[in-house]
Amino acid sequence: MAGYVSEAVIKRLPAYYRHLKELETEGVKQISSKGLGERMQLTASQIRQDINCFGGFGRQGYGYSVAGLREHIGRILGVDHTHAMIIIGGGNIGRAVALSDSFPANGFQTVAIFDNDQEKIGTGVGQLTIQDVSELKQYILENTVDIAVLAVPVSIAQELADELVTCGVAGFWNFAPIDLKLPEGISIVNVHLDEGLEILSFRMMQGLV
Amino acid sequence: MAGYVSEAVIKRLPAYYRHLKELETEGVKQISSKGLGERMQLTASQIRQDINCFGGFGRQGYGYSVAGLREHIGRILGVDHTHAMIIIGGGNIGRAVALSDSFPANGFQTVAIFDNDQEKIGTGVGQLTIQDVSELKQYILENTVDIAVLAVPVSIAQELADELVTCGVAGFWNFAPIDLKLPEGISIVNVHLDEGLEILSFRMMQGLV
DNA sequence: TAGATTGTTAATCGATTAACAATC
DNA sequence: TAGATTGTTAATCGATTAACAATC
Repeated sequence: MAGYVSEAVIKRLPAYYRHLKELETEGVKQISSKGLGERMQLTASQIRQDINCFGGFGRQGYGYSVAGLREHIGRILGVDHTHAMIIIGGGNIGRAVALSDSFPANGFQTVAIFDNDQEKIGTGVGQLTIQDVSELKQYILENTVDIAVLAVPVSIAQELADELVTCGVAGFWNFAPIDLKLPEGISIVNVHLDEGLEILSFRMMQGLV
Repeated sequence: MAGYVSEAVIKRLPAYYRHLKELETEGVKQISSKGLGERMQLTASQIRQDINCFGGFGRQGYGYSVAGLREHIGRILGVDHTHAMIIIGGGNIGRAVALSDSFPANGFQTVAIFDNDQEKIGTGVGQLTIQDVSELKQYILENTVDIAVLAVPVSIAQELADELVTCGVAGFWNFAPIDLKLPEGISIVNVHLDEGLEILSFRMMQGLV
């Protein structure tokens, strides 16, 4: 149904999904592109264009079914099923991801966490126990792993990612400040928290001028 | 020196800064827009356009001084001075931010952390002790606070941000999955980790089609 | 000088917005 | 039916890329 979808549209999809979920819990059954646009600070035109990348789901003179559209976008995003995540790195970030309950609430379930630090291996993180990274390959062979969360130092991120790719991992959520080079067909989302702070700093400077 | 700078350019600035730092540690003294473009996967033309938003810093026939350009972009980003951050929320995210050493390494220093949970108040997070959120206003009056890190539930994020704005906080790093409405002149960067995971899920689905 | 590379203007490309016939 | 609102095409806007004179 969906042909080429631009990056700009993709980046807006999660916001659509979130607002539709909110509307649903507010008990709103139907919404027009105009109404949704006012809520999301987008033009009605843009909303219709975006939604129509995936086929017509509205009704003329009526608008969109909130529940129907939410479910539809959920399927497009792939959040209608669960994803098994393994975390590499038992530091602050790795632990925070493992302990958060907002990711499992959205279907992203952490199933294992690894580190190479003997001090950390064997210690508990929520329901999980940190495993030795030497057991990583074996684990992937024996279990379903959809996404690898890279919460490791820059120095080893690329090598580790390459190794995980050879083991068949096709999705990476990367917290290391590096642009990973991965083969065609491998999906990656970079978090780059540091860059967000720098952009914030820049905006604050601009405000002062 | 800088007039209007587009969002597209702003979002690339931290990557420029990072690559220039890397080049500097590699001992590279000079680089052309072509060379930097190959490294960053951008066109030479785009790099020259971007840099020239802030005034000419290159030399014809030579290129750019790595150290000079890094310093220049650092000043533009405002990372040539330190920023005092307070964290609201002593949960997983708040603690991870407080404990990370990569933020202070870039000049973003956490100076206090607050929570409203009596269980958490008084407990230590690295060098800091979690304070009662009721002391928040007083703290801001008596100390310099550049950035507030919102690591709180969605339900209280907007109200809290409004309050912080009245106390004079002008920069927000928001981890709550909500589009905060803040007055003109207040800078905000949203992290929205959940959305990143959803985009990753989407990309992985696309790959399978 | 000749070669390299910038800064900047022009051309292209893509994304957003506007307009409107179709229709619920 | 009349009003509302979609899906879609056309117009506009902005960002990226190409081209090239200036010059180190």
